[in-house]
Amino acid sequence: MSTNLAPDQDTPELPDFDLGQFTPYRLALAAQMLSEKLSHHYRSRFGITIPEWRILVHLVHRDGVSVRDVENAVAMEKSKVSRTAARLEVRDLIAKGVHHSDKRLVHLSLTQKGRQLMAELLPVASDFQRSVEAEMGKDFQPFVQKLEKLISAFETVPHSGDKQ
Amino acid sequence: MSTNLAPDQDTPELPDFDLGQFTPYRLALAAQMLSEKLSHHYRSRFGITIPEWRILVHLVHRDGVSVRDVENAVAMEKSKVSRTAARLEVRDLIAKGVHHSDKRLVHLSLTQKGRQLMAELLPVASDFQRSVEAEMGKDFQPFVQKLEKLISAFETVPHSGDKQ
DNA sequence: AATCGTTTATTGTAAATGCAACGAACCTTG
DNA sequence: CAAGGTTCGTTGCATTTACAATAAACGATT
Repeated sequence: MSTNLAPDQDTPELPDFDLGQFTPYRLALAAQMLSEKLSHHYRSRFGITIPEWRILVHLVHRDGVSVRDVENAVAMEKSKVSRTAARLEVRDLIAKGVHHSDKRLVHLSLTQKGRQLMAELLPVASDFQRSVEAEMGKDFQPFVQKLEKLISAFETVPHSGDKQ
Repeated sequence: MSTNLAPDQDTPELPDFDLGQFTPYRLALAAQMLSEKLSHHYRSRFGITIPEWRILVHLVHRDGVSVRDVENAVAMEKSKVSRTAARLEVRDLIAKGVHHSDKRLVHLSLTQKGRQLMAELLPVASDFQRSVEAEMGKDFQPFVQKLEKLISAFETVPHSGDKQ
C-alpha cells in the first residue's frame, strides 16, 4: 500500500501505448493461438507436445539428421532438442545412432512406430493448414509472402554482434 | 541402434511435409524472432522480461486494474500474472493495493519509479515498431489487417466446447 | 604423433511455466 | 442471516526451459 502524498508530482508524461497495436505482441498472440489450437490435437489424441512434433515432422522431411541439424531447421536450442529427442527415443518413436564417419554426431531417425504415428498426424496438420488457408481466403498468399519478408528482414545475421 | 532386417516393410507412405511452409510454425518463428530482438533491449538495458513488459505497458494504457484484467488483456495466465506482478512489486515498479468495494480484487498500479522506467522504455518500443513498419514499407498495413483477421478467426469462442 | 582450438551433444542448476488445489471474499437463494 | 455456489488471487508441485559447463571427437598445425 502506497503512502505517497503527491502521487503525480514529478511524474513524466507517458505517451499512451496500446499493446493491441504493437506488432510483436499481435504476432505472438496469433502464434500462440494457432499453436494452442493445433497442439490440442497433438496432445489429446497422440500425446505429442510441440517440441516433439517439430522434431518428428523434420525427420519426415529429412530423415537421419543430427541434433545440430534439427536445431537449425526447427529453431530450437540444442539442449531442448537433445532432451526432447531423449523422450522420443524412450517412447520408441525415434532411434538414436552414431554417424558413420563422425562419432560426435547423433543420427536421429524415425522408427516404424514413429512413421506410423506420423502417418496419422500429418493429415491432421494438413487439415489444419487448409483450414487456415480457407479462413483467410484470397488474403492467404499475400499474407504469407509478407510474413516471409518480415522473417528474412529480422533474421539474425551470423557474426554481426547481435548478442552483445 | 535398430536391428530391423526389413526397415521399410509395412512402412506407410509418408507425404512430404515441409515445416517451412507450415503457417503455425512460420508464425511462431516470426514472433520468436521479433520478441527476442526486442526483449534484448528490455533485458540488457532495463532488466525487464517479456511478461514484466506486458504488465507494465498495460498499466500505462490502463492504470489501476486487477490481475484478472491483466490476464485478459495481455493473454497471460493468472498465476503467471500473479508471480510476475509480485516480482515487479519487489522492485518497486508497481504497487499492489486492495479494491475499495471488492476485497478480492488486487489493485495494480505503476509507482513513480515504474512510470519513470516506462518513460524510458516506451520510446524504445515505439522505435522498434517504427523499424518494423519501415522494414515492411507499403506492405505493413495490409499485413496487419490480415494478421488481425487471422486472430479474430481463431479466437476462442467462450462456451463453445473448445477445450473438449 | 602430440597439442591446441573447435564442434557436437549432454547434463547441472536455477528459474519459469502450466495446472490444480486452496482460502478468502462475494453473491445469491432460502 | 445461513448455506451453497462462484469469482479472485495465491501457492504447491511436477515439468520444462535457458544458459553455462562439461566431455568426447574432430581437425589442423607443428
